Amino acid sequence: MSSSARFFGVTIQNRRERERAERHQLIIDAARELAEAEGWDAVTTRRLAEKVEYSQPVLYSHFKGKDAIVRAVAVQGSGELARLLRKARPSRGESRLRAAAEAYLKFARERPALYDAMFVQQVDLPWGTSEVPQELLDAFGELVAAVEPVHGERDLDALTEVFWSSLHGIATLVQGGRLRPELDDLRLDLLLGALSLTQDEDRP
Amino acid sequence: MSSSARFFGVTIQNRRERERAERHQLIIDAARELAEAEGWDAVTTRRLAEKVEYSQPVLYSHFKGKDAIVRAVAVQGSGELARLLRKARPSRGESRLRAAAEAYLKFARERPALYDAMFVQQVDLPWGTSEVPQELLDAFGELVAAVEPVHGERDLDALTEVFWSSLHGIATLVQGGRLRPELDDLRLDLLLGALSLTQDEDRP
DNA sequence: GGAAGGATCTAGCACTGCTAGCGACTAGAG
DNA sequence: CTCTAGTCGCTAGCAGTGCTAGATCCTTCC
Repeated sequence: MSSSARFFGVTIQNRRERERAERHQLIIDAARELAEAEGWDAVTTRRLAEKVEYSQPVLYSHFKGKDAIVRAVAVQGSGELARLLRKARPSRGESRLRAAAEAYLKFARERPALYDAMFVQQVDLPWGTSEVPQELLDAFGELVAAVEPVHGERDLDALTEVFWSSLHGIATLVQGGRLRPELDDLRLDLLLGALSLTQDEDRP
Repeated sequence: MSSSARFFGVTIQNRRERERAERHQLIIDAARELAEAEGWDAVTTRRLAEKVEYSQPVLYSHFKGKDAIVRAVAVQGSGELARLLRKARPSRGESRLRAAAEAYLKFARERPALYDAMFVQQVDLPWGTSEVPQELLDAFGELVAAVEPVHGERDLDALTEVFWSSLHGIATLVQGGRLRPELDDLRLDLLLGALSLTQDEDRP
């Protein structure tokens, strides 16, 4: 009976934890949806609490603060970006670099709020020193793989950082309406051409 | 005498307007200083009012709202960037493209708050359709001039946008601690090499 | 059934951007 | 020199923000 009590106790505790985990995810999803629908300015703790049908303090039993919620959305978004990049296989005649670039820019264009949380907002994800979320490493790894075929004698990591920076710059400046939309295609052509065709330095 | 009254009237009015203009500039300077010292989060209307030694409503007699103040700072910052780019002449053996890139990144690194107001914050400067501030046009013009010597057969405007996007991406990702500092030099070398050496497409 | 414990909510704090309305000071007319 | 207009800046306040202390209810166990 004590074992039975313990058994039920454990299983009830499991249910509790499961429900907690579900609510945790519910909050993240609600924040993402709200941000995608109305922008991050509309994501206030009150509106978020209302959307998940709990009071605000419940949010703080799951996350340390609003920043932590945004960070959780960002991590999840990174996973999605990594997934999109992984399945972005080049169609025939297209380079892998181009396929990756187009997938990246498409993501930034179609999910601006998500992209914002990941790379623009000052929500410092651990990134450098501490524990970098695996999702982010995956996403960067996909970019490395896309650059690898064209890097030639050039440093792969550095060139990937250049590639990523250029894509990020284009994504954010386009988002801010700072670049001419009619140059979108040409701009990408020039970038890809510049990055891929340069490794013939050791010519006589 | 009526002419004398009018004369004094005008000159007093002039003094008033001059003092108003000075206070206008005082507010902009205070906002910039506060942002550079403690970041834009620290720039609240109350702290700003305290710094200029007026009450908050005075700010609103000069600017439509806080956004307008940030915008004014951004415009002034653009003028400064344009000035820096203009006088960034290449030392011997250095390309003009490199000189511009280094000046741009130096500005972003040393004046992060100013750079933020100009290109990161969502403070939508008119930019596309409406009246773009001359300062911004000047800054972009300097970039065009730096790209011009290397554009070859490629579209100058589009290539300049690529150049700018890459610099902007590097600037913001470095600022966020997302890129490896030890690759700083190599990264810039790769970018400049990629952008300048590619115009030998018409080879046999 | 009653006590212990945890989960959730109400109410509130200190702050934000922004504004209505009062009060003082200035400028001009008689 | 006095009195009136009008401008100018201030005090005080509103609605909203992120976040939290304390009360309250509800479950769980003996």
